[in-house]
Amino acid sequence: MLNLVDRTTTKPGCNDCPIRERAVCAHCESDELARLESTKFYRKYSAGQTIIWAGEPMEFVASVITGMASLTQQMEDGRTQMVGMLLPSDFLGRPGRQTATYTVTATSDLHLCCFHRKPFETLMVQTPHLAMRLLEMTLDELDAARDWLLLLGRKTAREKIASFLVFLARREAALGKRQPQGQITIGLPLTREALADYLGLTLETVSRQLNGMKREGMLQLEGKRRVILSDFDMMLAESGDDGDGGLPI
Amino acid sequence: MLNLVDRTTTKPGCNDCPIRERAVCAHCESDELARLESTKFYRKYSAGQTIIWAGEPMEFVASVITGMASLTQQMEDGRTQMVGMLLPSDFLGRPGRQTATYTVTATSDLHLCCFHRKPFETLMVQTPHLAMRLLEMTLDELDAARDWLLLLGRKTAREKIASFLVFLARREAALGKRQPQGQITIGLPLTREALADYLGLTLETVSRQLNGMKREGMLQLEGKRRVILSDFDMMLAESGDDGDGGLPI
DNA sequence: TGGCAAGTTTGACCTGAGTCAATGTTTCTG
DNA sequence: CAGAAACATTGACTCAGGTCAAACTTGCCA
Repeated sequence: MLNLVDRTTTKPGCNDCPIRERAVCAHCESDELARLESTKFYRKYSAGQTIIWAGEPMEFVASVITGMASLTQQMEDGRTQMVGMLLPSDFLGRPGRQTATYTVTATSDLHLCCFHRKPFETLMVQTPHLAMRLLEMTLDELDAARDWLLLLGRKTAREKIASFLVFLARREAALGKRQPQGQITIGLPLTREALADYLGLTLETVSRQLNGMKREGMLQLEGKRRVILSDFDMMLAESGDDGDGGLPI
Repeated sequence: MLNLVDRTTTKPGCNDCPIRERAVCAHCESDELARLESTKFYRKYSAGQTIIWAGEPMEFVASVITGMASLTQQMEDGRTQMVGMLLPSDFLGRPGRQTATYTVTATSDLHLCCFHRKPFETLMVQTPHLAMRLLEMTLDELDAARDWLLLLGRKTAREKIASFLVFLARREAALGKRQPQGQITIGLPLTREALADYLGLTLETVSRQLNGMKREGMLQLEGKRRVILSDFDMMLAESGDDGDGGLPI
């Protein structure tokens, strides 16, 4: 969610990251955060592993290096709704809060770059720039949540799926993965169930819609975790969005 | 949404507010904001009036003194989803952004206490405390949006209505309106249609659910804009929430 | 290398909430 | 105070997406 540096200022390397070829390790690219170097550590989780349960103490903040994680909320009878998605360069943790509000789960293999919460908070108070940046990021996050409200409240199952694929395609494009004109390949780091929890659907409906779109030639399913869009603009039209939320890729 | 002062530090008055008896005028109670006194102005809107349209330039930030406003998002075919609700003491506006992202409408008669955006932003850069407070408020807002995601994605029509009534009852309690034990009266500053747009339902479903609950003795409808809950805890149980989101009132 | 578990697809059926339409009730306004 | 406009209720009907159940893939690991 929270991305500690502007994407525009991406620098080449982060020499002691376990993954040298990683896309982005936001933490390491921020000059202010260099001062926390000594308290930095790395964590690795495998798909399906829970990182923190809602209500548990949360003693670190982190940045996603590779993989994907989700924040979920559960009702007593087990109904589950994903309320946040963490992709590479996203930030995990809420400064000033010592317990987690949501359950955080790795939905694919995941690498985190972590700082202990206390020194991070101290640094934040000392460097107004960092607080301003965090505010900006939180506001972006809030805007994303508001688009998500529209998706959950008013879109049809098909529009939900299309919106999600458009979102993922844009996200990959924004992180610099250039695609051949026309066809776009998307990595889907989610099971059908997790996808359903994201979209407020059942996993059966997700499967039916995805295979329906395949039958109509809008996309190809390559294995379970890869989708190839035949035509981005057609998918965008299908999503119900007007398209000015981002560039046409 | 954004509440510029801690509710716990509420001070008595705000002498040049048009509404002397108002509940809270957050702006006036913040010491930092006293420095913006000269650029402060007031605005009054009547129910149904639109304050800003999405995409329009937004030259001020404001605090709600009385009444209610909504942020809404619309799809091309007219489907509408409310994505934010502004109640007394909430903050309107996004520092750093010059155009409005969402349409803001007064859903009841409304009084705003406004500052021009530029001087407000300057002050924010100069006073880290204000930026930190704004960050904290935005994070609370984000948490609220996430509860809303669960509501839209996973709750039934009845649970949605119950959740909303519980939310309003708590909100009124938090703002200091003590209620007789047992029965709780709630002001409903929304039409059935606005309520439907908040909950991701149609206005017919809202009407049916509300009258259904009335028939079952869970609440009384006094006119169109007032609801009396017979039993808060029963309503809470109906909402599907586990109840630790706030005090039992 | 084969067997099992996790994940996925597909089918048949059902139901909660949407749609369309008519009627009732307030509340403005001239 | 009448008439209209806005808002709300109610009914009949439909259908998108949920539920339950069975079969099919895939990949893991023993």
